[in-house]
Amino acid sequence: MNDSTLPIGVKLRHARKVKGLRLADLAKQVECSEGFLSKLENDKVKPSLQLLHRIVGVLGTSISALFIDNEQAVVARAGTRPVIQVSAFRPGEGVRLESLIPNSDGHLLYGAIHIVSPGGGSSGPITHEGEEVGFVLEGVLELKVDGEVYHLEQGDSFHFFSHLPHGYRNLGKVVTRILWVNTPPTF
Amino acid sequence: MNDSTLPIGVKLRHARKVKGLRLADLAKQVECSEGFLSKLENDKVKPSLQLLHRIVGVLGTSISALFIDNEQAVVARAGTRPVIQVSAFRPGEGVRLESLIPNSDGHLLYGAIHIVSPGGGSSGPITHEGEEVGFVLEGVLELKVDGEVYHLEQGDSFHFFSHLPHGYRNLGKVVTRILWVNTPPTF
DNA sequence: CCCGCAGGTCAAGTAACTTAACTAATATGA
DNA sequence: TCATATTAGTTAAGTTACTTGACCTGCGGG
Repeated sequence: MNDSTLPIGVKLRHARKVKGLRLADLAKQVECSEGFLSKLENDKVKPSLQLLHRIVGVLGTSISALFIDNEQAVVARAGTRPVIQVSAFRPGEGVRLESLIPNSDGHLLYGAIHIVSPGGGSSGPITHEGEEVGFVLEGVLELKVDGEVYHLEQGDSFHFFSHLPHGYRNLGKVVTRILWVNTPPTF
Repeated sequence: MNDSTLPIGVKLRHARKVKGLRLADLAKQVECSEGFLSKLENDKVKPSLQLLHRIVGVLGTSISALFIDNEQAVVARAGTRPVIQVSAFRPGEGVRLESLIPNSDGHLLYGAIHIVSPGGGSSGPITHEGEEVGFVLEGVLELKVDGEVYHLEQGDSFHFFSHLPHGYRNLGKVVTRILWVNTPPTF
């Protein structure tokens, strides 16, 4: 559909948002100025390789990941979707994300398959703007929304507003896969 | 499934966000101060009925909607979800919808499982605002988006902007089930 | 009549980003 | 060799959008 890669600023911003960092936080951690990061994320400036390396280090991504062509295909085949180790940038244990929508820039939707190993789950309850819907593809899931605990099995689905504190864990003995869609991706 | 209704501030904020308004915009339209709206959305203040009435008017909702307990079921169990015969409102043959989100009022998301019998599919290409993501739970699917034809199998996913003309058919010999989420359901 | 409170306004405060103006270090070229 | 240009940043002021606190105003009760 679209043959060009995204500007790296967009990817960097996305990576930062996923980590829940503000520009000021990131600036402090990578030891550079907030203003520079802002310009970087808006592609008004090119960083040195050294600085970029520190940034991607803190963000848990890699320089090469910033340059791969994550083109906007309509269809993503099973097995060929990019898998993200979540523990790298969200402190949940044993969760991988298989992204259905390559990048979330300019999108209203974000979709991914959460692959949760036994005992794994999201870390502390998170709350943000938006809305979520999900479907358990396989395995079992303990979902906690607004203090209430739900036990889901294969084929069950859920839906809630993201401002309710929520989190999940896999209490089963096998991997759980959840198809999870939320909006908006702009945190 | 929680017994209390959300604070009305939260609902008001949600309604405003859905309309894409800033506090300042809303304040102007309902002719009150921005600060008051902020406090209102943070439940630090109680509005008069007159003012509230103007607000919900602009937001396209109603006062009663702010008070009904619209905590919908967070979880829908496999097999217990309402199934809709699509031919009733979309002239596709042999498609049923199993709705994941009970009603679409006030939601940004709509989600359903499309159950397509062999030979069935959507009728002529449709186009509207929004964005869609889907995942083939079982069976095969011929998806046409913007003139391009894709053949999907179990586990494949797709994603596109709804303004591109799109349609689908089940060319296989068994039922196809697709988990389909789109936004926004209204507009 | 004065009290006190519900229902606001207004303007200052704040959070998070953006931008303009400047600088230091390196590179280029006459 | 020096003027100058470019690169890779910094600092602080500006902007946007929301929040907060101080104040105001009309109205019912004692």
